[in-house]
Amino acid sequence: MAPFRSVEPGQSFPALEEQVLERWRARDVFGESIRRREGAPPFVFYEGPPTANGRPGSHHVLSRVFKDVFPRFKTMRGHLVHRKAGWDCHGLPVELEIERELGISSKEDIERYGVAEFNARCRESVLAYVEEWNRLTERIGFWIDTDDAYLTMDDDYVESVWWALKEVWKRGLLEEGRRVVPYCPRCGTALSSHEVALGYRDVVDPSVYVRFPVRGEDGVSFLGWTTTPWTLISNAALAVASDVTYVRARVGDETLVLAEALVERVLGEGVPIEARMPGSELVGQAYVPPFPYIDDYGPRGHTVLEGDFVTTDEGTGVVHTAVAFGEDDFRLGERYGLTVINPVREDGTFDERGGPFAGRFVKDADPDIVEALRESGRLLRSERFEHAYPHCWRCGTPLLYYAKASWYVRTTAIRDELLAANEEIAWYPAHIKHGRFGKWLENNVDWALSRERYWGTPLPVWRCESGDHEVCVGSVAELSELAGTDAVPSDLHKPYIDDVTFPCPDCGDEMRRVPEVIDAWWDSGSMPFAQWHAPFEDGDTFDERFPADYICEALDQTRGWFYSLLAVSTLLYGRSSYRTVLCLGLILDPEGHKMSKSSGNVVVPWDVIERHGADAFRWYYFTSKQPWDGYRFSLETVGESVRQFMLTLWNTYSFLVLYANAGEVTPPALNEADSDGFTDLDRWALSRLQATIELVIDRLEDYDTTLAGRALAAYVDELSNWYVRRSRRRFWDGDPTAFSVLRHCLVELSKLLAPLVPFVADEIYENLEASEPSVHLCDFPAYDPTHRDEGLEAAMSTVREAVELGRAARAQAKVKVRQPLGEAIVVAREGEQAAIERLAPLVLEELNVKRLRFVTDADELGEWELKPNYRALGPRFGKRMPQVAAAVGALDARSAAATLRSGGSVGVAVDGHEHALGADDVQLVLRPREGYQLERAGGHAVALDLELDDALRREGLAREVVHAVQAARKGAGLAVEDRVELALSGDEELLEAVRAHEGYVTAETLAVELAYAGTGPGAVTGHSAQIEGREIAIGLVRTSGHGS
RNA sequence: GGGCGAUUAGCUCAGCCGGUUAGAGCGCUUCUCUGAUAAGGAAGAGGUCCCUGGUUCGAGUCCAGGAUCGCCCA
Repeated sequence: MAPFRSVEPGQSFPALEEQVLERWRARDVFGESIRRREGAPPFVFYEGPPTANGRPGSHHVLSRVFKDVFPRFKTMRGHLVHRKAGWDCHGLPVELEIERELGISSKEDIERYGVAEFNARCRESVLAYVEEWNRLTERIGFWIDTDDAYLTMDDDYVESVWWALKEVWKRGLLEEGRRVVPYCPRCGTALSSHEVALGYRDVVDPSVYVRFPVRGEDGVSFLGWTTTPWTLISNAALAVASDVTYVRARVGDETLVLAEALVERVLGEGVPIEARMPGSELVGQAYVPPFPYIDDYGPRGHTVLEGDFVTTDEGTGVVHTAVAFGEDDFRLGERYGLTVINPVREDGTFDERGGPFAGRFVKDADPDIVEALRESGRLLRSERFEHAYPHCWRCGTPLLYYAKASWYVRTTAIRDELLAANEEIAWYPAHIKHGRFGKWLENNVDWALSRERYWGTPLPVWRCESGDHEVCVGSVAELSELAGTDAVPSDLHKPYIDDVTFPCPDCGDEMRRVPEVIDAWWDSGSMPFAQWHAPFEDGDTFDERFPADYICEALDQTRGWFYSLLAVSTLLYGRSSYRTVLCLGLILDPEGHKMSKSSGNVVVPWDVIERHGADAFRWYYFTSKQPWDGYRFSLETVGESVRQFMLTLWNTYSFLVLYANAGEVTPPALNEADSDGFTDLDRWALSRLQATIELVIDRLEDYDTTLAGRALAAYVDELSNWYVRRSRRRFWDGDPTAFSVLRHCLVELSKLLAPLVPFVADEIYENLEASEPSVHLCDFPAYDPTHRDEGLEAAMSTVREAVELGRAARAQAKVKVRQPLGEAIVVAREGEQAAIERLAPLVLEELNVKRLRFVTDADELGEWELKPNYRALGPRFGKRMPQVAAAVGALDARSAAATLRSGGSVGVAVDGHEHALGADDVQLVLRPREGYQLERAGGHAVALDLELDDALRREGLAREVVHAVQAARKGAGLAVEDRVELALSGDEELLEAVRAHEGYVTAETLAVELAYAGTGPGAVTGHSAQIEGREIAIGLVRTSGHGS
């Protein structure tokens, strides 16, 4: 009976993976992998929730496979790794999708449509693609519990978020404030700074230089500059820097006041300067604003003020200030008591205070405003200015900066704690910690928390009508207490929650909830506790699983989830909620551009999976490069990883199964195998396995799949192209030890590979071992130094080098490997010679030579040259290196080489002092003599004796015949184990060669009979071949019996 | 304008603490091996290691300045 299920050499990996998935389902392998670790030390993973209102793309596959690989590894290493899925449900993107579906585009439309119905549609849509996400998640082998996913829109989740907000509120860190915020006039809501960060685009705006005539001084104007002409309607003051030097510059018949440093850039060269003065002297002067529509800014309105933000980097050094539309402007206004007047409506159009521009969208009004300035003579110059300007990250509308009332979490109050918490986080790559993320934390601004929208966690703040009292509600129970149990709706979202009112405990007036919902980033940042509905239930679970040992998302989450997680947990617990974070790069197309739907360059993950399979997809992401550098990605690049790695692995495995089945060899477990029967090659394969285990564990513990994967690929290559290649004879002969070793190596390899390529690893394990229901229930291999033999590894490496040189020499001489040669002459040091002698049979077979002859003195092949070993001598001699190099070059190479080879040292004179150099201080390089067929690498060389006698020639011909017969067997479609009757006829010299090596020929070709009679009757096939111009005819008949 | 990262063969990427002759894979040309392989092997073509300075006996590697690309911030 065949010991193993037979293996298809041309197996389709995608099809195989489907079968493996089926097996995992049937055996509930994922569930079992967790159950088996009950009570084991936990390794905590947090899932950053995606939003499932769109189809998953290749970049999602990237983060999901990296989320998968380390939990799998840690599970096999003995940890309990719970993996709870989650979905981010709230937020503007969801609302926008519904607006699109409904064909509406404003808040009024939504109100008209009905908030209850609108939110109901959001609730549905947010899970519209969950099914596809789950299907993809399973298909790529991302093990995560999707059945028990947390949803940020669940009432339990919302309640936990409320609890967190109340904690913050109790500390006085949640408050309403009026600040200038980035505001999207289309979406009708303010954006947080991390949302703003998502939407910068290069745009061309007008750049205008405007005269602000000084009151009471004809012909003299302050020269201001702005790229937002529409804010000139609201000009309230000018700001200057008190310590900057300003000038009165004469231009034509007028005088302009601006910073001296900018005169040349703005007005050109050679402009006459009438006077110089510090900015402080300008403060207090009154001027005429560009437009007359608004003039009640208070006593300091339309005068020059001192502003610490004024620089001479750009513009004129005289800064136009519109109190409502810029952060600096607003602060200046607060300082000098300017009235805040905002003539722009929430939809971005001027109200009636905008004069002739009333009703127009501010950005659209820019050209006409510039024109009006030109007509009134206020415009000095108008240019176009290209710069990055923030746009709404979802709808693309240019953002406006408004002074607005908005709710803030005062994260600036805990900046130092944030920085301290960051110190405890291990970042991959490391530079993010003090670079991108650390700098972001240092420049922390308060978190603009509220959104004047509909679909989100309602901000749980109730206020009485006077606005004098407010209460933040931290739980459903608290709300019931305040408003009565019946009053609490079954759905905590708008609009229902807004119906909940209660009398103010302080003044008795009715309290109503403020209208806002909160930033969805706060939701996701709350997942460490909210996913368990902590602290209301499952507080123990939370305690056990906080903080996370590992999280992983793409780089764009630096200011997203990475920040919101850190901020929320630092506010609540004073520490980070994650210990290690892996930060992935972006997916680019082959040209290095970001993949996006609009560019049409996206690679759909399903295409990759159908063509190459999930393992190949994973392998590509894990090993092709450091994952944070970004990927230049295409279907083809994944295909390469299949060819190079997956196929080599599969072929090695299929080789084992093929010959084990053919020979009906059931390989004994390694520890039951006869270890005395191990060959050096066996010991080498086992030693290299241990080396690989050691390295892979080290790398994966350091979150490095790249080097772990590359080490595994190197081992697979060694196993296939050296161990198996050099051991084929033993497999054909059914040597159980060889089978045992190879099986052991493949089984251990399957465990090492399991976290990375879980499908193929499981398939190999299932067929070769199967003592567990899945490889994923095994322990990760432990490093076992008793199977390590580093001396043997070094020797083998020397041997492989010698073989390479010999092969190169053959190729140079154009002598086929099939033709045996008498002798290979090897130049080697003593240690190398010992290594090669120990493993001589490998070299003899691989090079197809009869003998090895070693020469240490290379005289007959070439001559030695001595070169200094800079690495060794550099630190010793420093500046004197050139002299040392010269002295080494001047040595008599031959005698020095002999001395060094025998362990002695040679002396060189430098600066009149004698210095002894040992063997490690110089390199011996062989310079080949003309006319020898010699390949060398450093001090190593192999030459071949090309002389052929009749015996060698006959043997070469016999091998040619075998080769021809094998081709004929293959051509006839025979299985490798089929026995044949063989008939040969043709050229007499060929037949002579066969007769001389009859045993060899019949053994190689599995011929039970050999006749020299041509193609007899009943021959399965008749082939003929040409060997060195001679004809041979080959007849084959498959015999019944063995192998059928 | 500031921060972070990148720049090495036609393509995708290695290159540790600085060591003198910069590598691999893919692709290309030629040859070869095969009783597992879609594979393997050999040779060849293909490089101003982005540029300019500096430090050093010695720089792809370290430092400074610049260029280009990407991301982020303003």
